[in-house]
Amino acid sequence: MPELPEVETVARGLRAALPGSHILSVRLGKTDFIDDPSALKRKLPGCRVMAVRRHGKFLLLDLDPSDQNGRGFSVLIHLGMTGNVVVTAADAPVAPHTHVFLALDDGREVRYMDVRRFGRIRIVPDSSRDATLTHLGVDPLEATEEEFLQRLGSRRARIKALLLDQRVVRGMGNIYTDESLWRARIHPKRLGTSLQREELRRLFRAVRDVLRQAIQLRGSSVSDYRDAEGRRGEFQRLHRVYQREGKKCFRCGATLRRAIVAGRSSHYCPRCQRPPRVRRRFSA
DNA sequence: CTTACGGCCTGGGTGC
DNA sequence: TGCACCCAGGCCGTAA
Repeated sequence: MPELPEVETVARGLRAALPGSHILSVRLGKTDFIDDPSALKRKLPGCRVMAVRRHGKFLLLDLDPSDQNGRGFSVLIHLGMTGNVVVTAADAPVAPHTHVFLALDDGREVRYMDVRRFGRIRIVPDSSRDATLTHLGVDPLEATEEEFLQRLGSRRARIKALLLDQRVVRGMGNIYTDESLWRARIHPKRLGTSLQREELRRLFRAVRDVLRQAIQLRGSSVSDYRDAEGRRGEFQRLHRVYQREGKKCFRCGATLRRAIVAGRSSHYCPRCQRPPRVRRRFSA
């Protein structure tokens, strides 16, 4: 499940491998996750990769056409749950579930694989004006503390839902929200507006520490995630709550629990992360 | 407007 | 050996 650290790891791998290369041709397998498959085949050949960027959990390949009159554009990629992008020799064995092949002019190939095809690929003419991207919230590693406090502390939704909402903060998924909330000692069901300033500051620090450390370790390899060089991430070794239901809290020794919050499996320590008072429902 | 929730997409892993 | 079921992220429709 690629979240910000995994996508950043992929982006760094591609950034070291792709800029300057030309795309010769496009070959496609299953295409139901591609917005306009024929546009990919039509527009990519001849293009040069200018840059690779990450926006939240999105990857962007900025391309320039060889045609002098053509305008640059970007390929927007979301890895979904099981997507990955690698660069290999064109004659390397093809992994199962590989659905996009971009042949480069130097004998290499960019490949997109995605077991469940929850990922998405789309061409965007102008990434700075694309609604998908402009509607995203702040990058937690770029936001100031004040921005972060303002965005999360002013909303009445559960803090878990707010952290997962890409329009509030971009890049967090289930693993890193649970890990951050544990480190900040905040229960996932707490409402944004109920958080004290000090708690929000702890959360800001926890989010940044967790994400930075995870990027350093090239993400978490929970199932089969690999970086561009095929290496596993190592951050799963530092998970404190994620998928540790029934085990002991590293901080206080209590038994960790799992509950559905914001429709997602949420892992937390019932002692370190105090639940909010039961919410009352009024009917009259 | 804001929040909550169920359903949909897909298929590997799990448990019976 | 088979198979029903669970679950994941994003998105959408609906309801309060």
